[in-house]
Amino acid sequence: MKELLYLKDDQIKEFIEHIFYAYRETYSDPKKILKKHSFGTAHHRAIHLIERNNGITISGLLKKLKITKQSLNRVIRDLVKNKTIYIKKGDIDSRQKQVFLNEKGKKLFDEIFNVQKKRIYNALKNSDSDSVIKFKNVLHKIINE
Amino acid sequence: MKELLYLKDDQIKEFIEHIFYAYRETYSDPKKILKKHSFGTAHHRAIHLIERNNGITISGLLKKLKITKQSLNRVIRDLVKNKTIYIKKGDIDSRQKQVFLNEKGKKLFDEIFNVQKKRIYNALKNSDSDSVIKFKNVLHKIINE
DNA sequence: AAGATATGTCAATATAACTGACCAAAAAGT
DNA sequence: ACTTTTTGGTCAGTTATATTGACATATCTT
Repeated sequence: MKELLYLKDDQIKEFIEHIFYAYRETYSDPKKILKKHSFGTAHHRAIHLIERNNGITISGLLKKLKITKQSLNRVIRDLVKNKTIYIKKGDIDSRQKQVFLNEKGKKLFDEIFNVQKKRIYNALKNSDSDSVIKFKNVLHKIINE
Repeated sequence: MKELLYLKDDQIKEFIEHIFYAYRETYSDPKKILKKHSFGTAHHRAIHLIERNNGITISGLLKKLKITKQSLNRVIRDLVKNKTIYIKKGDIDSRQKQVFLNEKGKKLFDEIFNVQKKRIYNALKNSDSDSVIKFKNVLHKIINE
């Protein structure tokens, strides 16, 4: 592996460490809010994806979350019981289930998002648009191998 | 909260989602290697920090990992038993323990790191140094609230 | 009608964390 | 010297999130 001058092992190690910190901090901010509803980070991730992909199917969630259907099912059951989300039979394929936030879920999402938003916003508010774009691009490349 | 033109809610939601994916992918790469030694991600994080901070104390690890001493202790015990790390009484304060990788641990770290490095390297190899610096800075700001 | 797909469910297990209580050794403060 | 604080370890029980494996049902595709 060829070494770029500006990309030493130490730098890469730091990135690996800081990606962990960024994830941990970003997702621990809303834990108090979630606890009020007896939800955890697993529920949070599902709520986030459902908000971002209204009407997403179970298999759609499974692909994004990369967990087993048994794990997802626990979360979905909790969220339905709590009336945070509701489920509709698929329009085209009635085997499928489409998942939506209802009013309670939308409110909870907003509450969660506002706490997380603060961290991201404060990090980026003094950055120029170029930094934001470049951060976004690098993050995207890390995800897509 | 004032909206910057280039920082809409959708963009922030995407960052929150992608930070999760970046963490998940970066830390799932070495899971097969870890499993060969019956270690998990908790052990990995400890090994990573010990490599980056040779001779770090238990309380030093606790601060960085933000877990309880009971949780850390399980990990440390496993790693010592496996001869991946060793522990020395603190030079100045003999209540403290200083943690080091031994040869086996160094080899394991290298093996883990090489897998993780590929992902980060591939993400950054076609980026200019400015992108790398800006990515680093934004990541840093996210961590420091 | 047969096979594939989408989803659900039962049961057992693993991993990584938690709370709370208590203990000992060593250092620091008086 | 005595007391308090700090550092670390440990016992016990619990919770959250995930896993594997097996099996069931409804619906779509061929």
